[in-house]
Amino acid sequence: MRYSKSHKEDTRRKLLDSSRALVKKGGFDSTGVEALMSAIGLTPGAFYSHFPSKQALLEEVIREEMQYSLSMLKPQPADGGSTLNQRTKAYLSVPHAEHPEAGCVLPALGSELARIPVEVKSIIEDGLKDMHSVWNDELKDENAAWAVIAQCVGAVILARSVKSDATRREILRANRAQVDALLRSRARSD
Amino acid sequence: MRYSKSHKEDTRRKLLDSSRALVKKGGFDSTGVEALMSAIGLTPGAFYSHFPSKQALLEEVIREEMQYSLSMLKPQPADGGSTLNQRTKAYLSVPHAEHPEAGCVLPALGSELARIPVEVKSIIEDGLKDMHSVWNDELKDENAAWAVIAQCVGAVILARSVKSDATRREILRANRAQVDALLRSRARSD
DNA sequence: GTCTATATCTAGATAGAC
DNA sequence: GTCTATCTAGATATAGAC
Repeated sequence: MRYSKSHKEDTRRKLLDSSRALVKKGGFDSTGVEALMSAIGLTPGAFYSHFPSKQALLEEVIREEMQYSLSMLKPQPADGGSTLNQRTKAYLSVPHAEHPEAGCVLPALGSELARIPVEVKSIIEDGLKDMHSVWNDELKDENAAWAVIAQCVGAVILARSVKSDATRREILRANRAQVDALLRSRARSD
Repeated sequence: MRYSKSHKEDTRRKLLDSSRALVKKGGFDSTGVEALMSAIGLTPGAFYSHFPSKQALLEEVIREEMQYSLSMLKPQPADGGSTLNQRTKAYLSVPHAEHPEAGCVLPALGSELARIPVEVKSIIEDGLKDMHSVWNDELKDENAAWAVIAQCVGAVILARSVKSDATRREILRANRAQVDALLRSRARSD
C-alpha cells in the first residue's frame, strides 16, 4: 500500500487536534473545510477520507473537548494536587480569555451550541452533568454547583466581548473573588 | 415621489425589529441578507438602500439590543414596580431559554461577540457597565454584581446547550435559587 | 425605494487521476 | 490517502429598470 496502515489514524489525529483549536478560535460555522485541512498541510478533498461530513467532525470535536474540559476540572496527579480553587483561577484568567483556541469549549462555542443537532447536545449534557458532579463533591450544594459553572462560562464570554483590557481584567477579577469567597465559606462550614 | 418620506424610516424600522429577532434566533453569520429581507416581504436588493453592509446592520442591532436588555433590567413604571429578583426569575426561565428571538442578546450571540469588530465591542462594554451599575445599586457589592451577570448569561447558554428538558429546567431552577439567596442575604444585611 | 438580474466569491461535497 | 478539478448551492453586494 502507498500509505502505511498507521498513516490514516495519524492524519486523523492531527486533523482533530488542529480542528479543535481552530473551531474554538473561529467558531464552527465560520471555519471552512479548506481552512481545517490547509492547517495540517493537506487539501480539502482529503477531508472526506476521514469524516463523512463537516458535521461529523463537529461531533467528534465536541466529544473530545468535553472530555478535555472535564479532565482539566478534576484534580490532576501530575500537577501536584492543585485545588479546585486554583484551577478555577486559571479558568477565570486573562490568558484563558485571550486564547480561546487553548481553552474550554463551552465559552468558545457558547451560543453556537444552542443551534447544534440533538446528538451533539447529548454529549454536552453528559459532560455538564459530570462537571456538576465534580463541583458538588466540593461544595455539597447542588444549586451552588450549577451556579458556579454558569458563572465561569458566562464570565469568560463577557470578558471576551468587551473592548478594553481594563474591563476584561475587572470582570475576571471580580468573578475570581466571588468563586474564591464561595469556596472559602464552604471550607469553613465543613 | 413614489414613496412617502416616512416610508423609508418605516421600512428601516421593520427591518431592524425583524432582524433583531432573526439574528438572536439563528446567529448573525448564518442569517443571510435574503432571509432578513424576505422576513419583511422585500427582496435582498432593497437591503442596501437602508444599510451599506450587513456589518452595519449588526452594529445597529447590537446597539438597540443592549439598550433593550438594559431597559428590561431596570425597574419599569409600567409593570407595577417589579423587583430585580422578579425580573431575574424571568431571565432564568424556561420560556427565555426556549425563545432566544425574544430574549437577551448576550446569551443569544454569546461567543459570536468574541469575534466582532472593536467598534461593536465598545457598545457591548458600555451596556455591560450600565448593567453592572444597576446590580451594584441593589447589591452594594461590585464583585457580586459582575458575578451575577456572568451567572445569568452563562446559565441561559448552558440551558440552551443541553438535550433534555429536565436538565434544562434543573440548570435554570438551581441558578434562580442561587440568585434568590444572594438577593435575600443582601436585603437582610441592609 | 424596490425589483429583477447578475457579478463575484466562498462554502460543502464529489469524481477521477495518481 | 491525497490531489486537482469541478459541481452545486449559498453568500454579499451591485446595476439598471420601474
